[in-house]
Amino acid sequence: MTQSAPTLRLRNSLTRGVEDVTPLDPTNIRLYLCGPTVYDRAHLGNARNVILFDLLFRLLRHDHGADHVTYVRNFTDVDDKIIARAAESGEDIADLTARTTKWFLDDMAALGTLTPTRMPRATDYIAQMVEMIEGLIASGHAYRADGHALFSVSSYDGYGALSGRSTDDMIAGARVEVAPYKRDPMDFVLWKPSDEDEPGWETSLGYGRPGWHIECSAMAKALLGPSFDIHGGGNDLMFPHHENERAQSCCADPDAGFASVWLHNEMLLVEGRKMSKSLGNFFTVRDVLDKGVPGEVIRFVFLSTHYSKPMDWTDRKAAEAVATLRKWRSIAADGGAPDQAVLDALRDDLNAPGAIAELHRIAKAGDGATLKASAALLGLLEDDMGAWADGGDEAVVEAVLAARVTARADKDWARADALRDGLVAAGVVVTDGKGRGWEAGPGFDPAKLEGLV
RNA sequence: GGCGAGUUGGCGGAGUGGUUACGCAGCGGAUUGCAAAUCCGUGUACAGGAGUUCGAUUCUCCUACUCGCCUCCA
Repeated sequence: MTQSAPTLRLRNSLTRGVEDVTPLDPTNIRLYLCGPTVYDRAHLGNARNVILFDLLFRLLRHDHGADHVTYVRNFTDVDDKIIARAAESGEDIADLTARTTKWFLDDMAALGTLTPTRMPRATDYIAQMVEMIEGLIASGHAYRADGHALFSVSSYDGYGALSGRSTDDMIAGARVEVAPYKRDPMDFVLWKPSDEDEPGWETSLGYGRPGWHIECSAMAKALLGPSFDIHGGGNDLMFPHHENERAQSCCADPDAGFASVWLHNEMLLVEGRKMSKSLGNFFTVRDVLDKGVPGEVIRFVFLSTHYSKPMDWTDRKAAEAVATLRKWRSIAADGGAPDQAVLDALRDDLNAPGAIAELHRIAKAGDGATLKASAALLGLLEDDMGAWADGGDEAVVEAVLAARVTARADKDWARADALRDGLVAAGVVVTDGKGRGWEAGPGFDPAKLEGLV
């Protein structure tokens, strides 16, 4: 569709540098994002790479055409954490994963993320996993021991290249799981036996279930092929998850190379610490939404820090985002085209903060059409995301405004000032001469206007 | 201990070998009945040290500090 699509540059974890991305197939650019293990609500940090990949997806669709990008984001619905959670609550595993999958989709939709092209569930790809494991065993990259199938790390010279560590270093750390059946302490599980009361599949490998990592290798291969363009996730997945995925896939298809670019985002912080379940300092996306922070505001805050840097979530940032988005929404108009500088910023390693700076420039110039079309690349100012910015209860506000106009015309300054103070107290920002003449500001509460007129 | 990322003005946060980031807040002005909103103007900040260079916040090295991974984690 495009004669010469613009060049995208990305930071590739594999080479540790920002480089031009050359699509393997310009008519079908393929992305894979490690999706959630479904056993609970997604916490706010989980949203960061979803929003990052949504931005990437939007940009690629713009530059190459919507039909020329395939974006896969999986659900891992078989995992020991799921088994443990179900055992705690007594809930059926299928019900648990279905419920939390729905939660994830709802929460990510609230953040204005596009639906990926494909959203495979791991349990639908057991056969592909088994096939891959059998192949690895046949080629000597994996072995069976004590009912398990294990990947042999020493069989792959490239092991450690992604995360930048040698197996010697890792063993020196002495934090690897030791198991008597492992030939090498670093070897990891591809398949493990299940008890009667654990989920399992009867396969050529015996009754059991997959280990972590193999599901992504199998689903990526099934849906994108043995090689594809961009693979990503949080940088805490780089080791061991992505290192192991890469080892499996590269050994299963030695000539393919798996992912060309590895895109990792930095962590979300809370009070300077990584937000994580093990630290117990996390709150969910739903918590924030329920607190009254619109999804669009969350998205704006996330995009205002480059993905390669840690980001602190603060109420102050959210408040600033609210003000900016309200202002932008008041001037946004249809019929524009994306601004070149915004596109340039995004193509340069997804520099969303730089793009936002350009949006400020466009807004200041009063070009509402260009603003809206450009913001759409970042998933901002979309029509279906803006309900939060509507004032609501307009009649009450309009009545007070009208009364104030009358009072001012009568030069009844005392009454005019009283009405003005009432508006301010109710969080109404009077914008004489602009738009409808007022906006909902911080703490907007029309109930406080009762009795003023 | 190993590996990696980072340290920019009051706050947030880009970027660059020599010229303005940008936003918020602040300050000055215009406007206003007084305000608000709006508009105009305003801030030489780049952790410390050494080096390369005509010139470094921007490249190299060292130091300090912060954070992450090495164990489930996005």
